[in-house]
Amino acid sequence: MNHEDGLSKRQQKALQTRLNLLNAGKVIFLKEGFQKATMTEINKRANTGYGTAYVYFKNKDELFAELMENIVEKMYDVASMPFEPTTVEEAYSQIKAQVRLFIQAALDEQETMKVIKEAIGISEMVERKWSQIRARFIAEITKDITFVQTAGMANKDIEASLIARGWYYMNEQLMWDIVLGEVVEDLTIVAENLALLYTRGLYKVR
Amino acid sequence: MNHEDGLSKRQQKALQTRLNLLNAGKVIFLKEGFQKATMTEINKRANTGYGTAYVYFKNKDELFAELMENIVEKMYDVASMPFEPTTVEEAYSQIKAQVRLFIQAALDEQETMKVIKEAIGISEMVERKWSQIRARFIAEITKDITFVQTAGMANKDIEASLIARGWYYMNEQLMWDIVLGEVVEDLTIVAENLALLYTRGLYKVR
DNA sequence: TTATATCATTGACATAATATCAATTAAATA
DNA sequence: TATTTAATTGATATTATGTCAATGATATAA
Repeated sequence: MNHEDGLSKRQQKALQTRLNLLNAGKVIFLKEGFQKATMTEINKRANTGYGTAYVYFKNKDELFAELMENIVEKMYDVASMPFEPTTVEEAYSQIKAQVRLFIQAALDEQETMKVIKEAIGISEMVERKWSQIRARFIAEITKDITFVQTAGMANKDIEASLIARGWYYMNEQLMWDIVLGEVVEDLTIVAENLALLYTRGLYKVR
Repeated sequence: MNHEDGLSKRQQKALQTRLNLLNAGKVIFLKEGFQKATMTEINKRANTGYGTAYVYFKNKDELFAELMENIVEKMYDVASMPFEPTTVEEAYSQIKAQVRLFIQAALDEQETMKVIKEAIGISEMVERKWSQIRARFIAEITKDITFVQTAGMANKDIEASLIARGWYYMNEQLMWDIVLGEVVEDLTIVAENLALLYTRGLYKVR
């Protein structure tokens, strides 16, 4: 029989079971990391039989990938921020702000990000998901570079897509270092330094 | 009884067994990748009983780590190349050459590098080994930056260690992309673009 | 209301890999 | 030749995964 929300009692229960598994997954992944977390433990915590998790998720990877969705969305938001500066100074300050935002977004979910970092190395599926984020950022940055080149603000003897890639990697890796606590510098300092190198280069003369 | 080379027949045989295992490992790792390669298969190829590999190597990671040694050495060589330019132009061309060399070193062992990339994500031990290479590069680059800053060639408002890190990551990730065939641009073009951004920055004005 | 069909859940099972270790085999020494 | 020492082995315990036939619970039809 159908209820107000269009879901039968059976469907509601199933949905709840799925949710329980996701919640349990979150706890277990955060506690154990991706590798050490087992389906047995997740099912135990969700009060479901061993086989149940496999009804809702093809495997551990898929369960985890679903838990990543929130963060993936946030990253896409950051990637698609507008960038149309009219002066070099404006470009610099916008870039600095975006670097900060990118790293801050990761820090907002620091513990989950640590597990994601681990999972990228282990799970094909997670790796693919992260690659998509990466590709999106690189595409956006390429667009931004082409824009400032067309506007005459930037050097045209540079291959936009290549530099976009390099610049993104610089940001991503620094982000991981900060998330993992391997770089302790203040976020503002990091953003400033990266933005400076990017807009102006390391050397003095042209 | 001891022989001319100071090794008993027994020791020689043991050494040969070890070598057989390493050779078999190389073949199997290249064929299967790190994850899919099994100790069973490696022992089979080496014509040794299953337990034998564990006599010589604590586990799969350690066997692989030993196979990495060659490449690790080569990378250290690249990392410790001298850098003492006297002009900005000289700095640029030296940097460009070093980027090229770094990526070329990886391409010289492309297939092994692919497996290493995979193994970094999976094995703690391999990850640690690669981190050491990374740390070494970053330390060297930091030194180089400090040198050109002291020599008055480079801007002093930049934190050497931070920029060294960012610059290294840009190089490393591009290297992986090229090794994995995800970036197909000519090596010379890549080196030029990276070196240009690094020495001069993306934007025109100061 | 009862019978039947459908869907959710279960846990035992097959599979596949790891690392260990007591037993075996081969070499060195007495 | 006998004894000790070292190298090798493969059966075994362990630990995870993913599957599936059986069971239990809910929905639908008679």
